[in-house]
Amino acid sequence: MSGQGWSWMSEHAYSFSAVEPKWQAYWKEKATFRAANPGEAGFDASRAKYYVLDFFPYPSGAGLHVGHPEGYTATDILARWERMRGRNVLHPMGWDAFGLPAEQYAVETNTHPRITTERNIARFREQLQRLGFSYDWSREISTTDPNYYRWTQWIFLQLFNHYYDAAEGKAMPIGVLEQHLEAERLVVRFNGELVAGSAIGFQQTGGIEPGTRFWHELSEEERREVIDDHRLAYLAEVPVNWCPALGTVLANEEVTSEGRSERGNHPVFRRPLKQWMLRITAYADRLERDLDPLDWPESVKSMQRNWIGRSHGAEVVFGVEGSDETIGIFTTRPDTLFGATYMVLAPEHSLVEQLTTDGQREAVRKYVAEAVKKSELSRTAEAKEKTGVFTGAYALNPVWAEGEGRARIPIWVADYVLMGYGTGAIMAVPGHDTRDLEFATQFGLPVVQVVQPSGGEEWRGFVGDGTAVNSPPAGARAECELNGLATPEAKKKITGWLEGEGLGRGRVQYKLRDWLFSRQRYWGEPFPIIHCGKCGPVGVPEDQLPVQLPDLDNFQPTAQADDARTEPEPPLHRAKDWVRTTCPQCGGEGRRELNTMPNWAGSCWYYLRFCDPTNRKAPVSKEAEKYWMVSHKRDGKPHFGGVDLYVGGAEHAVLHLLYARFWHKVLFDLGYVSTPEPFGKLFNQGMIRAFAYRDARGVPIGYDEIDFREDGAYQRSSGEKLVGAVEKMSKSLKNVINPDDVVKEYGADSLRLYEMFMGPLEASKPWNPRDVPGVFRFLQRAWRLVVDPETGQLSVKIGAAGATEAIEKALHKTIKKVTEDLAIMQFNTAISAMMEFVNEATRAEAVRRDQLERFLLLLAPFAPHIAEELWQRLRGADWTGSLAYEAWPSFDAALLTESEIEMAVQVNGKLAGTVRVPAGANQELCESTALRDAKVQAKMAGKQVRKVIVIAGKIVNIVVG
RNA sequence: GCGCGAGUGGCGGAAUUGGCAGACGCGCUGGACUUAGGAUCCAGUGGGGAAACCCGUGGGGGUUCGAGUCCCCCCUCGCGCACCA
Repeated sequence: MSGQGWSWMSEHAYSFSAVEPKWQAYWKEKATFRAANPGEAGFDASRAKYYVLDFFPYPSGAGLHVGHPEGYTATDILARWERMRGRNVLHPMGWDAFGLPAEQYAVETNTHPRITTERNIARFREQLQRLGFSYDWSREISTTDPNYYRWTQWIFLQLFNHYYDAAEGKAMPIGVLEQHLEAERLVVRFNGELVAGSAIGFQQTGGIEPGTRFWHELSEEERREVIDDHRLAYLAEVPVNWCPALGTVLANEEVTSEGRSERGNHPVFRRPLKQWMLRITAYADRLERDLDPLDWPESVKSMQRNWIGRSHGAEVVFGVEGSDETIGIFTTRPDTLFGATYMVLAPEHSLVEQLTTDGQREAVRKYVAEAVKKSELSRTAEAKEKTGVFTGAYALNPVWAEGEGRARIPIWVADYVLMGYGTGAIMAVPGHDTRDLEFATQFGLPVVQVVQPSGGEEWRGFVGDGTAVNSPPAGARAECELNGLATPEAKKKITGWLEGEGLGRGRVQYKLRDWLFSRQRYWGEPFPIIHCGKCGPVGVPEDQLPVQLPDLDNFQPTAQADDARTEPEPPLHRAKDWVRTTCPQCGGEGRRELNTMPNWAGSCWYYLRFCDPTNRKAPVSKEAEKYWMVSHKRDGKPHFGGVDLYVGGAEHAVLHLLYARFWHKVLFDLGYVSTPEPFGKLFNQGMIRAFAYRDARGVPIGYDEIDFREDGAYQRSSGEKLVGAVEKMSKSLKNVINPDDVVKEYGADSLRLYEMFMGPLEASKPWNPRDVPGVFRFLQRAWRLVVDPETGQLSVKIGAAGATEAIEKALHKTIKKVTEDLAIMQFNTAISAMMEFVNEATRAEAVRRDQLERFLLLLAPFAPHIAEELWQRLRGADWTGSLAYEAWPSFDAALLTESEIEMAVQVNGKLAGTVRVPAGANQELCESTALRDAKVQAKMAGKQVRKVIVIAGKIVNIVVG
């Protein structure tokens, strides 16, 4: 079946294949959806703005998937609707086109990724345009365009040139930090941390904390290191999954549980490598706090909170027996300090080597070597059994009085303690921590009780709040007593005591780690960084941006022997002439950074670029940013974030949205953007799934090999009955629906309508090909309402003699419903309301032209092509152009009130019948009318009325007995 | 294990602050128009029953005149996190 092929059909019937290309060409030619910027011709500053944005796609080789148009249709409907309501609408589209698939394809076929990327973009653009989305295509951007990524690099330089000032609570120029250090308002602690100079030397112990260094004591190089270590973009040695055979670093997900690469099954080594990091942890607090006012799905907010993982506790310093060393630990339960019976260091902890006694050295060395080799994934995935080894050393718990034997606890090494969280060391309280208890049980370590559960539960393994006991036990001497205190009070008391003694401090700890920002890849943004032997990493001057990605003819990573010690050589090392350059600072020899940025980089700020996509002087002009990004809620109050509505799948709930928020906050601190948040309202569309059919062996069978009969699906070749189940669409399950096919068979308007009609936008729902004709038929009926399919003239019903009041009433009801549903994004029920109207109008003998006109305006955002066509035909000589900016119809509430209403009558809570009463009927009238009803009387026959509940206009319930 | 969300006809899904469960669409049944129909139009369609009626929103309890909706317990499915001290 195809739109053109119905020979039986009248030539004047609804033909999407004629209508849709016509209007797409019209919109393009007239630039109907071009949005003017402030200062441009045609810009109307008196209109409020509406910025509605889709998660821009990665243009894959496979083309559009039916999942894409789901969100895109929703945003398009709203964009069209808001235009009709008089707002200036910013509705752009672009491409997140750097990334691995294009590069892998390049490696396999030796095609330049730029070529494949351009090809894929062209295909995507064509497919999207065929769906009639009202994007302002003049704003199209691609993250791979040097005119775009020059500003991605520019933002990176801002990160490089700023630090997070803890006192100010915001990013400040790195020069300010230098001034603070010079003036010794800040000094460097032994661990590199910066603290206020005034705090040093005033501690009750007198004297300066050992290891404290002042700016004037530092060499040139040391000073540079201190500065570099505090930039928002900095280089650090971090453990990565290094696969020498593939010549690249792998993400955790790309490593198997056996510690081998998923692709090729090569060995992967955990090793420290110098990588670019972004200091997102400095913003952890603000990223968490600012979630509250956002109009986002709670699930996404909670996932982000979870990811940031803020927890309150204390840092406590333990001594080491027979040594000057101390071990700092982080705990959320300082109230259980008396229950610490041993201590655990992460295998990577810097003190492991030093503390281990000769007798234990061999065992520890072996254990650490094993643990370090394992990937993080395999270390956490095999959580079944705890492993560890004793170092031979003992720690001293600071809460006990001097000479108290219980202060001495053994120090173990175990990989259940992670180096990446807290200090990489813990005090183990097996009495009240599940993991510690498991470990203690396994290795026969003592377990003591220090918390009494309030509900009389078993204390062993109790991790909740209770009352402190044995803290210290009777007869023992301790520096601080907690017995009898409720857990929160005990925490407070011990933390205060630790602070007073200089043995610890209250601390907020985050699970969030700094963002690993380097990739050993080709197809990404080059870093605007030059490495100089003398000056270290130096930023490329702004006027030399963009640092263009050099062309290569070989994208293959350099494969090495399976040797962990080989240095990675990203593909860019082959661009020898590009790599060698001069240091912008000293003019000496410099080498360009060989890594590229991860593909999250470009998507971190594209929403800003859409506001001003061709600006050559700045990522976005102040004016454009202020107009498009400063939002107001419906009640007029300023919105916390700029984009009015951001729609996409839930798969980016954490990373993309967190990274973009982070960049936005930095730009906010620097004064480049006006709002603290980028996206005021976020909406996640649900996943569209589809039936997948399998034969008896479980082999997936494609739709084109299936014979769909009344009683089920059968394989055509074998006649075997197949089992179907709704599953995620995937190539391997052979259940992928191609939107092109749907468009070919039913048209873009039907595809749009069907995707919106399937169910709530946020719900995951199955695609059912049999349901598509339903919405198609609706459009056909709408067509026949306007056009006589026999003659091609306007329907004879239009303007015919006959009453049209009922239609008018139905129309107002429809306007109300559609308007209200659009406001809350309930597209499915809005469509069913329009279907009801069309059904009623189809049945009517006469309908007025203005009534159909108003209906078409309602339909236009959903099915814009057919609406434009019918609008043109209906207006005839009055037609002046597209309906895209016609005013949205209004409804008269007075018309909606019925003069008489039907009310349900219940007897003992069960429906007994219905009665009709005048609209404003009072309780008495409702009651008497109900009691008089014959059916109702029959129900209550012979029984006494005990009580009558009347909700005027809704229901009467008669209680009898 | 922890967190979040969801269970309503043969199917997708509707149901204001608790107030006529099943809107709308698919499918199905019957009819009309037709050389024809996988088109269109009309009527019907939660289950049981000839009917009167009875039963029905995952299961069990509760609150209420009245519960898909509120409370408690349980089951199933989906998603996220998962040794974070």
